Amino acid sequence: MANSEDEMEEDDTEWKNSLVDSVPLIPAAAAAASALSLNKTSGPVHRVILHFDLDCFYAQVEMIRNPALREVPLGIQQKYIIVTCNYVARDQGVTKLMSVTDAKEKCPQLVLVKGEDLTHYREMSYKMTELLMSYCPLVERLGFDENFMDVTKMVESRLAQTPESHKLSFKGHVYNHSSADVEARDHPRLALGSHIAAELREAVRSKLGLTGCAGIATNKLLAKLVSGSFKPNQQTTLLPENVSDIMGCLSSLRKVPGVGHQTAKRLQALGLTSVKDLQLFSLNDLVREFGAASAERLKNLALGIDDSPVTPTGAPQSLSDEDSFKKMSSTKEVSEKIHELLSSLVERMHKDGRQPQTFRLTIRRYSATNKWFSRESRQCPIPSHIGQKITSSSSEDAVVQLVPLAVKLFHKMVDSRAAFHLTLINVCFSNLQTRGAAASGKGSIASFFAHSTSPRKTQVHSSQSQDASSQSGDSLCTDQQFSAHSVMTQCTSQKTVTTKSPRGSEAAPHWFKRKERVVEEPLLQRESCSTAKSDPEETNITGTHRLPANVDPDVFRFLPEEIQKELLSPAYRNSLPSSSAVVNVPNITQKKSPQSSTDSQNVRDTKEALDKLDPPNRLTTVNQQRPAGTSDFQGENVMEEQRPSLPRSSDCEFPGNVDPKVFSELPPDVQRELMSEWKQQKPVLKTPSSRKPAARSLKDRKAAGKGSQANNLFKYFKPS
DNA sequence: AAGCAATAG
DNA sequence: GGTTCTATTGCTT
Repeated sequence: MANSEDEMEEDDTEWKNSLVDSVPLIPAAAAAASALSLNKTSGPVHRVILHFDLDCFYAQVEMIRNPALREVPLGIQQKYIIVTCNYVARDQGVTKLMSVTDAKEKCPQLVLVKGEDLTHYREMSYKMTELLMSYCPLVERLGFDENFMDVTKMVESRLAQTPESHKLSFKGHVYNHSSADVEARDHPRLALGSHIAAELREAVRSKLGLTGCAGIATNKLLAKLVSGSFKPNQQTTLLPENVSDIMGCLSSLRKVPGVGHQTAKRLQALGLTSVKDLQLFSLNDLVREFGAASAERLKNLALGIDDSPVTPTGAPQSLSDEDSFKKMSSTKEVSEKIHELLSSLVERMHKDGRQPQTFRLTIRRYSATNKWFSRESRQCPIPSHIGQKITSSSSEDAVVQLVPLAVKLFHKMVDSRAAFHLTLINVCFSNLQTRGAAASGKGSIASFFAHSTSPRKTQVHSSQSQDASSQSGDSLCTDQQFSAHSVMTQCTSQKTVTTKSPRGSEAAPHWFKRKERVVEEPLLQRESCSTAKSDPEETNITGTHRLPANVDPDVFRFLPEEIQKELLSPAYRNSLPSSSAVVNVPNITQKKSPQSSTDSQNVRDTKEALDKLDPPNRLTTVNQQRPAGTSDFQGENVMEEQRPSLPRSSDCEFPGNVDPKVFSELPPDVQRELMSEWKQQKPVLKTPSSRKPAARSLKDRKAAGKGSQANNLFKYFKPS
């Protein structure tokens, strides 16, 4: 797109003027429309949205860690609950969220792996997101195992390249069709979307060893709903003419994503139970109950209309750790537990690299009257001298200082002179700032880098096209309302640096190291995104040593050895293939092999332990174990074969306009800070705390990525 | 900015 | 339903 400037505001007016009547005069919508939907001849066009949903995610991760588990019924246990299980176990009647006791009854041979520690799941989850992002930056996470992706641009670009009379087809299932009978020519974009989905699923399988489902549709709601049509490990596409079918098939309003328990109850109070009920219900009455915004959203959802954009998630905005238990009633226990939780949280925070500005303690208390009283929390700012310790070196120091802080918060909620009964404690860091932010406040570090630069960075906003479909009078089958949200995003291959970040705390380092040079699937390319190829540096990189994703090797060379080391350390490399980051040397604490003949004993042990529950379960059924020789996916192996060299699609690179020499002369401290900052650049913003008060519509705030107030150091590196 | 409710996996 | 262990967003103060 032509607009590659930092200031988008002015441009908006122009966009507006160029719009057709049927498109709402929302700047973002305008951008969206002109970005891709203005097919001079055919007018606006639908978005193509993918939804990915990994099959029994935790179980898959454990099976990768220990392939022997693939053949046995496997359940992932958190406390006394089976949170998920593999398909072998499902065949025997085990279901999600079944109690361990029930599960064992159904399936006595069930092998259990403790899953309270989410570390491995979280890591794999981010690898998945990163991998998707390497093809197209518009990826939004939903929990650990689901991702939305807006592939409209990719589709448009493929469409432009496909010869007039090319034989189109759908990959996978097509909802309510026999697939063969569908005329792909009628829905070329969705058809192409189904091919992209298939390719991405294959990439995920080959590179990460994970299988899952995908849904292909014109908005997030529909993509999510349709993705579960054929399970596991299959995909299905929803055509616009079948929208009312899929909505109508939902067994209750509760099944509509976005309608939770409370909303369902309120709807039921209005006499609404089915999706159809809501579709036909008076909007005015709905507004009376829910207010205009929610009412409209609800009604639209019932109709299969969802104009919400795929908002790139970026790095998490908070990190928390929690533990639940049957009973805790002494201050001593509480403070010990807080210490324990903080130790691991601080560790995670340290790896993240950002500095938390606020701390929150939350508890859940047991009460006779209320059975489970919901959570209560207290939060406070984190004195910066403590925050620094987290980021810098001394984790234990930080913990020691944070514990009293947490205990103080605890006493704000609980009068320890009286009896109390807690069932959960959670510790949370939020308001995460990049270190660059702090520095920028202080003094101008910026001047060190005033290094004029070639136009290394380009910014393109590929607005997300909202459902620019509309018209087609059938309200049930098409998304007709929309308001677009322009998201700044670049989909340009080369050194693309997004200089805006809403506030300092955007993407984290290892969470997203985009540019994981993805081995280009021949087909699945940044085709859509790429313009310029042949990045000399790419070849360099491979030869060099594997560097963290967005570290430019040229710059890397100039760094002090100490910093280089840090960058190569597992914390930074995280998801990168590396020899040092020997991803799991499995912590073998294993008692015996899962399928050994003593299994039944193990099972009995488990039962006994669960009966008591409170004492830490000793029986640990199986603790992950991966025989040293067993290599499967994951880590090196998988990644090793990865991306020799190729275009980086959405990569936020190490700033190209930083002079490496200047950089190398900075104090190590400052270098670190900058590296941390750079590692954290996010492709698009999500503008969290930087919301403009009121005025803007809900949705606009989200995506409208004018991160003009970015307080990260990037702004100091703009080409002059 | 704080605290909580709702939603989600 | 909640149970687990997270995480996000929006409402209210």
